Amino acid sequence: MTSYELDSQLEPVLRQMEDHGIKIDVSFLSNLSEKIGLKLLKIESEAHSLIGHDFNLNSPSQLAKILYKDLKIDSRQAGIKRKKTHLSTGANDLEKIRHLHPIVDLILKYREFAKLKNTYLDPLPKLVDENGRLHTHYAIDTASGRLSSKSPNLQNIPKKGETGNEIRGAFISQPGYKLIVADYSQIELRIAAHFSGDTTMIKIFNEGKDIHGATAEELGVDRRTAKIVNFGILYGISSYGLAETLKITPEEAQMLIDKYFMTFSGLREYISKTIESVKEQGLTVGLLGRERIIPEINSESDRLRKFGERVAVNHIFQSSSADIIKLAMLELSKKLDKDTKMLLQIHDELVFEVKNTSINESVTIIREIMESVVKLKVPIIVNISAGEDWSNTREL
DNA sequence: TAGACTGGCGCC
DNA sequence: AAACGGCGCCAGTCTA
Repeated sequence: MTSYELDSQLEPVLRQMEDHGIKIDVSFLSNLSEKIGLKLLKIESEAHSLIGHDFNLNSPSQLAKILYKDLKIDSRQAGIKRKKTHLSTGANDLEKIRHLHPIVDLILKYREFAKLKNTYLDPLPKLVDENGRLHTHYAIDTASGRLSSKSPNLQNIPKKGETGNEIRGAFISQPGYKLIVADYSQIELRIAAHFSGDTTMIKIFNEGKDIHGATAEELGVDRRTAKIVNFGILYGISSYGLAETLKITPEEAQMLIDKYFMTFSGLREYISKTIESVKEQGLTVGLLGRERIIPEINSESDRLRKFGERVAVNHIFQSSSADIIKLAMLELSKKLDKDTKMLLQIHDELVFEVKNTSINESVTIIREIMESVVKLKVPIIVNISAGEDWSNTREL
């Protein structure tokens, strides 16, 4: 099946998911919004008195002036990024100067809660239907072949942090049903192992090991660092990007990358061959032949050309992953019974609402189809859990 | 007052 | 000038 045929056949499945919608606990979100609102007012007045005058905490330009002019924080020494109109006040940069003035932590706290209130707590309750259910709209026109979700976007519901977790917990099943969450384990790295044929990577997956832990051992770093490096590989790694994320120097980042590719030399070979072929063909293709045209790949500009190279690498993994889960969704739509509704897709995860009496049969079908819809050189593993809300599910 | 742009950030 | 891939949505700011 081509990616075009796949997308066409998936359309009616997506429309059904949109129509079902997912139930949310409206009064819980409204109550939480009030609490967070009070917290924001407190932080705001603290911030104003700390600086000595009122200002708009939501305005990056006002914050930049306060931090780097009024308070004279040395942006060069701290390694603060330049944006088009002023110096950066993004969270990653604020982390670098949080020890220099107490206002920085207040800004970070304010940002966290304001984001959750403005993007989720306040808008979502207004969007439910008469049954308390929320309906997204899936689009299928992304560069990578992934789905996107909008109005509201249900692919970026919070997960991290106490409040974030509470918001996710407001997504619930109707009485007599449970939510089933099925997510692919490290699918893009498995695809990388498959396409590259890298023997070390294949061995790690075939032995059922934790890929980030195994990478950590190979590199002699902690698991968190290894995980960031692994994601960097999928994104088309650069020493600058990795350095920025890990808060190390580009030189140190480059050493990590070199060490990584010493260990996974098959992957290094695969990536460089891919880039060579993209330079000739002007495009890359994923598992089902989904194309991405990459005009930047032969650009005179170093920056653009490097960008093209990263996109070329990333597209193979991202589009293949997108096609695998789409194939599974199509197959599942044919095999699941009326007591099991597919509600959400979040790139490598599916959320179902299943009648309590049907859970065992459905979980068996879901696992079987998701894990076997394509055959790779490494096993495809799906983790499945169930619960009455999206935050507190138990592994099955 | 509406739309475009910018910085920022939620998710994978 | 950025600064590691893919999205969508928010508030502030600028402009017509």
